[in-house]
Amino acid sequence: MTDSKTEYKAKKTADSKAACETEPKKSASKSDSRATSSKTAKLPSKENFSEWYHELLMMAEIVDNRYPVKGMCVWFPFGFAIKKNVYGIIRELLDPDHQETQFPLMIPENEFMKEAQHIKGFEDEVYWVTHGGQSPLEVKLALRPTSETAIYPMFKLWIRSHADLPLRIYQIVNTFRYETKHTRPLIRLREITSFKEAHTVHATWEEAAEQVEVAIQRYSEFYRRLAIPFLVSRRPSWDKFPGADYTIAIDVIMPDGKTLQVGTAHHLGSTFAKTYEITYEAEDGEQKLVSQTCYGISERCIAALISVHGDDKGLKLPWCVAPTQVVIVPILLGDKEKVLEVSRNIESLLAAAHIRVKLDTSDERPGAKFYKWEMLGVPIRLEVGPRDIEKGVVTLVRRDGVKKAVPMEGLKDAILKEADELQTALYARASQFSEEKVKGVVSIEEARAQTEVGVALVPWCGEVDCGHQLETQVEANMLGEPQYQSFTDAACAVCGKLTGKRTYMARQY
RNA sequence: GGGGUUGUAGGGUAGCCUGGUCCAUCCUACAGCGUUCGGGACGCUGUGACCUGAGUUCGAAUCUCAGCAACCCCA
Repeated sequence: MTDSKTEYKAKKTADSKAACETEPKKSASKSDSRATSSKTAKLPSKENFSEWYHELLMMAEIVDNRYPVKGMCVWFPFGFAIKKNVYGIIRELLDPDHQETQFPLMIPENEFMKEAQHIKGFEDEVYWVTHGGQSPLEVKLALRPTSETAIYPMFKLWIRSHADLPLRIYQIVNTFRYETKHTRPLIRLREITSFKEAHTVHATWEEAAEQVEVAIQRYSEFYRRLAIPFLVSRRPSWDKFPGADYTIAIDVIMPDGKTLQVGTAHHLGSTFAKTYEITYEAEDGEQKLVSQTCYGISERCIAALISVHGDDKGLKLPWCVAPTQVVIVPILLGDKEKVLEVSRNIESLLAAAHIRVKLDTSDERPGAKFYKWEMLGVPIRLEVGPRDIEKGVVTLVRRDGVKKAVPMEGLKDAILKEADELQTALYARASQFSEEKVKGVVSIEEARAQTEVGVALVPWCGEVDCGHQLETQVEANMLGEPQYQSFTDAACAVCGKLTGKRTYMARQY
């Protein structure tokens, strides 16, 4: 059963590999038809991040950006499998106290237009459905850019008394935004295919504030499992979610030093409760407005996953989300039947232990298979050849380069141990990079220099005027105040007033 | 929001400036057969493309305009 799948994969891989042959390569390919390895498709170096990223999406079969509508792309089966595993973690983290639901894609204009602040934030990027067949619609329908205005009218119907609270739901759906800037696969899309949005309703503002905290903790755990380091900050007032009291955001530092917002949690206060008249009867019999939160993660988390861990050879997937965790490459020399038999036995053994294993029996030579599976980020590769069998071992190679002979005896446990160490190594490497990219600075000049290469931590008194000044003069965006940290007093980089506050600044995706 | 570059087989390209030599070059990929297989194999035989629309012209991959799409830089 593995065989047919493997063959399919092999085919696909070769195909997309070719799809992404690159500049430097090309010249090599022209030189001589007899040239060998030098002409095979390679990724551009990760140093050239933008190019690397685009090529990798194709070569590692994540998404196909050739779909003929701007800002919309197709998930390859392999990319979809990664996504499924990643979102499985989100579900696992939310399911204990959230209920998964699904709301309609279309929102009637009258509901959508109710909340003024919210509209202001989104009106220029909404797709409108204006016709049914040939007939113009009486009420235009918005394709959700996010679902507050779809969900909250229903909340009004669902919530009657304090006994209905707290209410916590989430959905994983596609959303649409008419982006006018340049779109980027997985990062800036017109169709976000996998927006996980949670919406909660509480009796008090304080309870909602606690929920925002819980959300950030869950997201933190999520990114820890993906071995992705991140920054948590409170967005400045001018950059919060339209209609929110405040916004806490999670950012990841990308290889080029720019940051990617990969999660947000918003305290909505009673803004939407007022607009949509969401009230509950309190214990004392009084009708009160609810307090709400919402928090979301999109497929940008996949962009972060790919970018943070990947290298010049391709993807590097954490064990927990790799569609294939172990690949077995048989070295077909000498007694081929014996090699295959041993390989199949190992495959069964690992599959029985619920390890996602694949035996690659395709026609390619072993070296070609090594490169292929490295591109796809498979955490562990086992090489089984006559020499290994003779010694009662298999050759185990981790995606981070560690290579060793492992006794056949106790193989499963050895693999799980290596998987564990690989996870630790991935996280350590990513953390070191991330920490090196954040630097404390004291002046605008320093901040400008630092944001060229990474994230600057700048003293900021918290005044809006100073904030705008900072963004203008540093020529970078303010991510906001770091959470869970305290600082000694320093002079605000703009007005010079002493302050214990800091803000992250960076160039953002 | 502003500017720039680009669009030729599944992918990458040559040809475009100076229209005809192009039923379009080369590499890769794909299919079949054979020999191979401890880090990207080789031979033979095949398959496959001028983004869309309008215009100029005797003639357009090539020139003009528009659309669609992609990438890069700046705000």
